[in-house]
Amino acid sequence: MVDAQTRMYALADCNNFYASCERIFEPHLARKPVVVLSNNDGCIIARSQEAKDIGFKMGEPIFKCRDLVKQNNVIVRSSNFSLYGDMSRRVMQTIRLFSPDVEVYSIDEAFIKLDGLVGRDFEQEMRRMRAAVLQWTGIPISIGIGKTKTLAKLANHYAKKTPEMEGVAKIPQNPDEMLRAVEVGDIWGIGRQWSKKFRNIGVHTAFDLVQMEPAVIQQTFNIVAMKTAMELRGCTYFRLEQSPEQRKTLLRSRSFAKPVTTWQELSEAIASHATRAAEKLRNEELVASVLKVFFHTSLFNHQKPRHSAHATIELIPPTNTTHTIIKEALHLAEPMWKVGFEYKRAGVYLLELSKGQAQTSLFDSPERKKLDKQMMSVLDAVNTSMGAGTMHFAATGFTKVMQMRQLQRSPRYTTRWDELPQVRA
DNA sequence: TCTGGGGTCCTAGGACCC
DNA sequence: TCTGGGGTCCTAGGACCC
Repeated sequence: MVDAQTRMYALADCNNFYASCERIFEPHLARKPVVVLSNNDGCIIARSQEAKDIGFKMGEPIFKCRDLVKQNNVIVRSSNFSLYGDMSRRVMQTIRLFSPDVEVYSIDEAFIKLDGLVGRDFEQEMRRMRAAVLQWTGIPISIGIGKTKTLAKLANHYAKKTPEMEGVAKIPQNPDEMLRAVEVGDIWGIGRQWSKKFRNIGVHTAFDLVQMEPAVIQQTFNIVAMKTAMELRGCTYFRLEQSPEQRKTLLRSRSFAKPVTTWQELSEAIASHATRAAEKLRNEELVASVLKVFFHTSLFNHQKPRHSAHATIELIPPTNTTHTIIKEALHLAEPMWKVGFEYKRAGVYLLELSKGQAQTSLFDSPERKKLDKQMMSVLDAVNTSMGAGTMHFAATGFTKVMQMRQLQRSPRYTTRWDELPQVRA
């Protein structure tokens, strides 16, 4: 039995994950600056260490750094989530060989409870795990070890910043020195706004935060900030979540590659998002009770006329049927659409999700429901076996409005037979 | 010219009720 | 002039995460 005194968490985090994935099948990218772009090749969402050192910032629009790219021969890639998702799965599989208690926290991070390793040298075990992940997947990772998730995160940050740690750091018996080395804004749970506020009241490092009275933190910020500070003191507030809670909302949206000015294009985009959202619902065996539709013009261009529209409707009975959601979404959107605007983004948001069977309403005939269900099964089966979008509703259209601009995507090496890496003799 | 796409939780304040 | 008080529910907005 492991008591609270001896409990330990590790956080394993892939280094520059997307950039590292790009390098696996293209070793010549090693030691070169690499940046990966968001959908539509809009802004930078990942950078290799070399690109960070040059000064590329997270979230920066790529058109603003064309000069920097040219001057430094930076490799620019569109995002390739098929590849990243598959590499992530391989990394997580490897991690699970070292401990059964793993919470996959994001595509490139996992918390690990080290209960099973009590009595052994945690650091040594984690170094073994790190070596295995690197050897079997090609992805370099960093690992932090501490009594709470927040401390494990902090140790991980320290390991990344401090090359002498060689990728693994553990919170020492007396953590003061390490806490002083981490800025308040680099603590997990303390973002831009709060770190500004903390600095204004003289709190600059994790060490300073630990000195603060918890009640004062809660009063000045909120209960989450207080819990974060308590976790830094070694008190557990955030537990390992191995079986994720059922999701509460589901959003499908995207920016347009080119501005949209016609109802035809806008309606096709909304129908496509509705389709993707409904598929995801069925995939997770959920139904939605509330549907929200939105679209708006550019948030950045203040010269052109601006318009932001959104509307919500209750779905009675709750549903995950594609054509019902398309119909309701278009019904909501059409009266809001206005001629003369250049729309940049649209989306479909589903809320109040619940498990399983939709309730039957008074006006809902059982035959109709059965038919819908059968139709969705056929649709999903066809699209699963023959490729997404093989069979779709006419409302989603045949124009190219939903096509992403992805000029520099690498091949999907591990998930498409026709894109397998080739070895030439 | 060109600025991602998802999620969660908390709080304040208004509506409404008795 | 003075204009109750307390409770719940809901929503929008703001903070955070990746």
